[in-house]
Amino acid sequence: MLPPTLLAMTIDVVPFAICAERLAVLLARHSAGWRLPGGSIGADEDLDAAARRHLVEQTELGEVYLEQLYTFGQPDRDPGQRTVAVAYYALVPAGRPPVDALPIADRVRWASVDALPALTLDHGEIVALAHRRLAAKLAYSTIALQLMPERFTLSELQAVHETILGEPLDKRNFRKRILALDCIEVTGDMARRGGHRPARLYRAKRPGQVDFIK
Amino acid sequence: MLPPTLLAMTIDVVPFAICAERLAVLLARHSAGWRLPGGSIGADEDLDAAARRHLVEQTELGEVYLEQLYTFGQPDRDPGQRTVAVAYYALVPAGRPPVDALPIADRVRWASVDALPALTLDHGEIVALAHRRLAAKLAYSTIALQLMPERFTLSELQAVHETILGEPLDKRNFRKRILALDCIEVTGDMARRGGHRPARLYRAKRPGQVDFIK
DNA sequence: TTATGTTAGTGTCAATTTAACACTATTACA
DNA sequence: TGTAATAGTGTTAAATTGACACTAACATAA
Repeated sequence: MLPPTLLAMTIDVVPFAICAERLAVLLARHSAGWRLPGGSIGADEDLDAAARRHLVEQTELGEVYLEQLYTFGQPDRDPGQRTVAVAYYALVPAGRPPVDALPIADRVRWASVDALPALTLDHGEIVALAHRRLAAKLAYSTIALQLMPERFTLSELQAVHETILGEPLDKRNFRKRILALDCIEVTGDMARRGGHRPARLYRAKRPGQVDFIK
Repeated sequence: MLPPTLLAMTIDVVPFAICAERLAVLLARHSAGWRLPGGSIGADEDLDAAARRHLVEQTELGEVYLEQLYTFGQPDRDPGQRTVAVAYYALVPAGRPPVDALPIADRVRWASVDALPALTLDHGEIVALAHRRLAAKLAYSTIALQLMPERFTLSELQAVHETILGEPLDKRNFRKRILALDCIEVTGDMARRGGHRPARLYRAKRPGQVDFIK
């Protein structure tokens, strides 16, 4: 058997969050345009660790849900050097210190997935695949909780689902389903926002953990 | 941004087939033990193409369903050189020329997934993950057809499902479900094997294509 | 203080889907 | 001609899903 080939490898991360009722991706400035956060893999570094490191270094987003998505290796995906990219996606809870407030604010930017600027290489396809995967997982896991702040209302959780799926959901059926999953619990406090009836605040029963359904 | 790291990369393929009513993996001989088929990636070769090439070269299995599984990159997964492995799994239809008859017969061997010999590196975990993925896909795709010969009976298809899932299925419910999927059609011919009523032979309506359900 | 606007919260019923279940049909072979 | 073995077939109850509309609670403004 031949020795393994040495290939240029990178990590690319699709950091998702809900911004202004839209599914948004955090992009990093790149020469004239935009790219996904990411970069090289340390000689002795785990792939997951590299993804997390780049996220922290470039976006200051630590402690987020991270999952390997797919490995992109078409020889011509990078017109310069042939590069294999291991793609991840991350879910950033709402309510984290907004990027605008950070010193890196001029290097990154949240962009809605349905109004992305042109991205370098195949990063647009990577975002599209990540979006499909995320949408599919809503049906059989509690993954959406990873996009929520520590305490949230059921209406907010429903809005997140609707935003990702791109379609409205029935309020009563949604609540029935979520509560039956036994993945969230009431905090006892209420959210008083706006001139209307306050909503119960819930929290995840097992924060950070994604449960599979059925 | 730092330049991408050069890393040793390999492809590993889990070639699944049903052998003697068991889910089996085709292993390649490796020094004293066994490993998954696979190897290096050509400098200008697509990852999928590399997986297919290694499969053909080492096992003479061409024209099989192939799907990327996961990329394994723990720094210590190979005690020698640090190596990143892009894992694939392949589904080999029953009824292909049996490996035993090939000139490579002394270099490879089918082993049942529930009686695997010790495999090199983390190849055991790769097989386990591939098995879980395959089992999960039975629920929402027509992927099992990729393990069937060109013509097959419903009982044979059910046996394949049962073998992968490791649990018995109800005959009438199974047949109802499969036929409702509209993914197979009768050939008109009958399978006459053994001293009992012959079974209708079916074929895939869209061979090579995996449809998703619901 | 009262009316209005806005979102929160709740239950039923029909339709569909799922899961359990047993017998007859057809062949080879003894 | 009987026996062994697998093929093939429907019904029913239970569970799940999906559609659907009103009252509750608050802020604000008149």
